[in-house]
Amino acid sequence: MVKGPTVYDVAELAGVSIATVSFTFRQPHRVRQSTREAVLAAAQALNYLPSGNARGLARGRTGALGIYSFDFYFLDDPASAGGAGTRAAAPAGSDPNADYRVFPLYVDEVQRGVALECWRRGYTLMVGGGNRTTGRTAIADIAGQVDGLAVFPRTVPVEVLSLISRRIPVVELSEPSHDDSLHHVTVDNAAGMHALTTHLITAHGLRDLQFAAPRDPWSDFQLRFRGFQAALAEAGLPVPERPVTEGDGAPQSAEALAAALLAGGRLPDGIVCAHDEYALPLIDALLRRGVDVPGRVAVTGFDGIVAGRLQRPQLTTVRQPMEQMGRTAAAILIDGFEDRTLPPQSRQLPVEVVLRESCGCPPA
Amino acid sequence: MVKGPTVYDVAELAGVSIATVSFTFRQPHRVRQSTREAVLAAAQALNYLPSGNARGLARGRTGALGIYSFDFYFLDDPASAGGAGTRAAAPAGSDPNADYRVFPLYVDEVQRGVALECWRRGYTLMVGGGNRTTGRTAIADIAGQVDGLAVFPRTVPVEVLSLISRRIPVVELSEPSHDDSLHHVTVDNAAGMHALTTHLITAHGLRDLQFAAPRDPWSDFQLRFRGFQAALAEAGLPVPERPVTEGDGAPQSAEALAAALLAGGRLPDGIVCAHDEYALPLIDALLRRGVDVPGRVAVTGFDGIVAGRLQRPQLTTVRQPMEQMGRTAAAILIDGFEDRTLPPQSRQLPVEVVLRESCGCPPA
DNA sequence: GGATGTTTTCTAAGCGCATAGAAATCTCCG
DNA sequence: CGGAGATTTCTATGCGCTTAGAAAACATCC
Repeated sequence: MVKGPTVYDVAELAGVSIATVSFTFRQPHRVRQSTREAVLAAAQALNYLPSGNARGLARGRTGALGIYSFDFYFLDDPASAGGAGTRAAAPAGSDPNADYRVFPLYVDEVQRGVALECWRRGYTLMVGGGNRTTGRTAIADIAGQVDGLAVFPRTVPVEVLSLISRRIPVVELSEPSHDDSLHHVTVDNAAGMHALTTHLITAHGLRDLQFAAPRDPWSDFQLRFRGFQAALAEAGLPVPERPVTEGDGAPQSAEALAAALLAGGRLPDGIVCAHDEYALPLIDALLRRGVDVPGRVAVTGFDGIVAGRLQRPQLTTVRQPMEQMGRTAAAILIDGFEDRTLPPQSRQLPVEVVLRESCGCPPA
Repeated sequence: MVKGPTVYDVAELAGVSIATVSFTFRQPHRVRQSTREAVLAAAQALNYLPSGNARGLARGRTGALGIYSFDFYFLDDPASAGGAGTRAAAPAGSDPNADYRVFPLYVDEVQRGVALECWRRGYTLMVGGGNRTTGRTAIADIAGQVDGLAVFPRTVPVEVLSLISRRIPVVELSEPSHDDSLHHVTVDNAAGMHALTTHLITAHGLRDLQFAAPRDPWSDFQLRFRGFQAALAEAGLPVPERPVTEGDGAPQSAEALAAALLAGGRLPDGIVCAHDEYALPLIDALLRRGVDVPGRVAVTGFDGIVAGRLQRPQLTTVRQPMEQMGRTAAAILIDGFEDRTLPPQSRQLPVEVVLRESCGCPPA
């Protein structure tokens, strides 16, 4: 566990040069059978393990892709940090689905897609994320060790990304192309939300709809809002000028929104949420206040995360092809790395409306 | 995207030596403010991005942990491979929960724990898995690039692991210690299965129980079987000598098992499965044949994967603290790397019986 | 001003492997 | 047996960065 043997050691023991040792592993056909065996025997005897870093440095490639995620600070639970302790049992009466509210989320499923494609093509995947605690932005560390990088939007400043993209291909996940040097994989946010909204209007006869979203003007959310507006306009219904928000619009603020809507006596027929992570706690909050969902008010989401199926009522949503997005991203990166002349790709994938209970449809 | 600038370029532009450039990034306090700014400006101007490989090589550490998973061959779906295509819509009438049968599974949740702990401690995570298609065993590639390695049992020959463990700490997940040089993180398989079996006997009055497991004598499964046997023995009930199996015991063979049990007219009161992944398709198979679960026969699992909650009836199981296992593994690796004198750790975590519908308990 | 102590910067030597291109060895035939 | 050609092995260098230890620059004080 200290400092392993190197090619030099193996070469010496086998009585050959280091080049021959290297060839034995990289281009076996160029080495005579007998010497190959000798080298392998020596390697075996010494417990030789090649250094990936040295190889990567010498060859100019690493065989790994990277993915950079959000800062998980909101998931950090010092109590369950690795080490001796065991996580304390959940407090009695706590939501038994609580676990699934934090995993797997949207990013996890996309990441899985990337992992699968990496696996198919013989690459490994390096995972990292922002960390406001340690203060380190691992992005550069990762970028320096991979042949391609997938990033979720708004996790890394654009300048940094375009800097990195001069060295290795970079694909941005779920953000429309900014006409820059990055690759993009997106979904049809507007069309999906349009279809969902139209369903609420035509199938359930809802007239008074509101769109709930974080204040944060994430462009994906904006596009969804546009789709929402368009559907209302087409149906000749009044079109809200902006989403309703309370607090910062983070999932935790769904509670505040529910309270505000009830207090203001302006509860609509339906609340179309910018994403599932907001819809789920909102439903909780409404139910807790005695508001029937979907009886009194329908609530819908966007993304199609697992927790939406565990919710009661089950969440009506628009499902993104998350795994496929990840696979596509990885494929673009690998192709882009292997053929440096490829221009920036921008691929948009279709979404699918998933009708479940929370809009008034029958259970699945 | 071709070949980026190096420390040499930055040094030249800033009018200093490469050492100063390096210091500017690694030990800023050792560089005069003015020169530091000059270097940073030069780096900025050149779009300098440090090479992780070179750094890893020079420093003898990479700041990354690795995790090696199973071969995902059974998940490979050429149709959805990255690239132009989009996955075809699921065939009509297919199980709407099918997606959740493959993700997230046990390994995914453990891996997430590792990722979280890595994130906490400022490490990145490198993910890889066997791949019988490309034939490459990526294990050595990964091992050469990380400071510590977590592996799932039976994914890598023990010799290889102990070889690797001479260089970097290695922790084996969910396998009892073999008294070797590896670290281990396990759970109390026997106790968990014992508790579950006892529940079936005392709470539901079941007398005729069978244990269904893959033929593959994975030691975790064996320990669970022992717990099962012990519980029966203590209750004075007949103790099966071996698990029942049909085919190879893979999840797909649950169908065959159901058929065989029915054909043989030897359907027990309860079928205790070695893990959830087997219990779920078994329940499907039984229901499809008109057997009431849990009315006619109770079925239980082990692991506590997400799909068990989506199953109808919901699956009674023994939940492993998967995230915690991952965090613990990562913590061991990091500690072990930072202090090479630490002896092999072996940590066992408790499990929890989760009573749901498939054993006859009321829904959650 | 010069001696002494501190900072700051530089020189030089790796880290472990890959791979051109040269050198050595082997094969095959006339 | 000699030599052309093919095969195998070696020499030499570079990949980009870190970091001792030396050198230089600066600060302080008598």
